[in-house]
Amino acid sequence: MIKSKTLFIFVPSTIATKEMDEQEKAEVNLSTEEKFKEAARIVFTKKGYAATKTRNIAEQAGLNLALLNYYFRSKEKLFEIIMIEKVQQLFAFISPALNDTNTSLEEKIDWVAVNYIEMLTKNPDLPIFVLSEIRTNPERFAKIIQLNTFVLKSHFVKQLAERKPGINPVQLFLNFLGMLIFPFIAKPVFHSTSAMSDDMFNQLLEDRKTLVPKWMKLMLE
Amino acid sequence: MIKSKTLFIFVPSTIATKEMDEQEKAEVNLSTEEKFKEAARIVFTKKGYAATKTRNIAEQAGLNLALLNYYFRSKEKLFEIIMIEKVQQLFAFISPALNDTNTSLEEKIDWVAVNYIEMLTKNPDLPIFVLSEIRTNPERFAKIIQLNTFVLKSHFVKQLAERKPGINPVQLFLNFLGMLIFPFIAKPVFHSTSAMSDDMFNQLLEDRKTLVPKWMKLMLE
DNA sequence: TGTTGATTAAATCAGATGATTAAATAATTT
DNA sequence: AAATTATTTAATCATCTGATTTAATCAACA
Repeated sequence: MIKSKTLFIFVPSTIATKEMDEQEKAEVNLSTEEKFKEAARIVFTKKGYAATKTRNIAEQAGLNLALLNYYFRSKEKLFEIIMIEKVQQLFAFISPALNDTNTSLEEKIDWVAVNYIEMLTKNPDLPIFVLSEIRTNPERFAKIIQLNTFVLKSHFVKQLAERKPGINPVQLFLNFLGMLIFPFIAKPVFHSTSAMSDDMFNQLLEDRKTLVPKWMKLMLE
Repeated sequence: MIKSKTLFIFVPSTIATKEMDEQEKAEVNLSTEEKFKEAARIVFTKKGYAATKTRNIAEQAGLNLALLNYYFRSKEKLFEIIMIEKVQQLFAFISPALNDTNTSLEEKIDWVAVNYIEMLTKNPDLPIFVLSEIRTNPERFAKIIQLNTFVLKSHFVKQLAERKPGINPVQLFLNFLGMLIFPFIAKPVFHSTSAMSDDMFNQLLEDRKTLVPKWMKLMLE
């Protein structure tokens, strides 16, 4: 009954699924590993690493706690899998666009504003989750985030430097990211006070898709 | 030996301190309660509520765990004391300036930019700590943050609405706060990759004291 | 059909953690 | 001096939590 520990790592990721009613929920079709990961995404993102209990994840997955360790060996390992995904999602998402040498500064700004806001609208907890986990445990992420050097040296930043030689391009880059990301970080504040409804907030974001590019272009004049 | 539980609440906050060498560290002069609170500020802010152990706080305070519960009854209660302080610090700090009916929009912007950046430079973990604790546990803070309604209905926001009638003033308010706060939230990302030195970051912030007002005024034209 | 792997349920473990208590001592107050 | 309060040390509790194990069941499948 006892298996070599390394075996855990090679548990197959997919299970042959029988034909099923289209009616049945998509989740049912997920492999067990994927069910755990999906549950982990939800719980980790909502509560953060320290406040998340492995039992929470098992419940959320509708599966058994023993099986979680059978697949992932530890809470820590499962977390790292999710965290790498999330860091990628937050930073790598815009990286190709920012490094496209065939688009102008303005085109990059337009595209990123619209698409980043849309992505974040679907994943509103993503920024604060990633950023607060990095703060809590900066050492762990030194490895994961070489991306940033990449983003900071992107074609986009070079274009900013050319356009406004008198100003540190990182300043403008921070403004751009900040105007896109900050609303999602501040959201819980307004929301917890019911000072702003969901509808109002979504309208705000929708407007931002065109407003942020306008403001950025003002700063480039 | 057993005391009524309510007694804990009324433990005196100050202890008569004898004359001491000026040489002696300031901390030595602090009352025990204040030592615990100072330790709690440090540890909670750095690691967040869930990852903080009461033993960490006692160590940091150089005092013993039993005494922590003697003074504060529970981790939860101590946390709430610190959290209220921090929320105040983050939001109430700028509230008087934003509600001053004798200053122009531009004057408010200039003052807040400089002073908020200076305050945050001294408390760089403050924004992400407060915002991520609110996200983790929004219910708890519904009571604490009536401030926001206050800030959202500030004189500053009214002035924004007058100046740019075509645009939701919350948009501009978000930009303002975002440009001031976001660098502190993004800091760990750049920093953990050593993509940016402390000196570079501080210079960036120093420049921002004058740059942010310039950008804000562009958006108001 | 029998074998194998996937999954569950349940119990258990060890260590962490928030909290409490008791007894002794130091410091302050009255 | 006596009484009260503050603080320490140390032990102890109950619970939580990540992890492991065992035995039984279920599904696939050859």
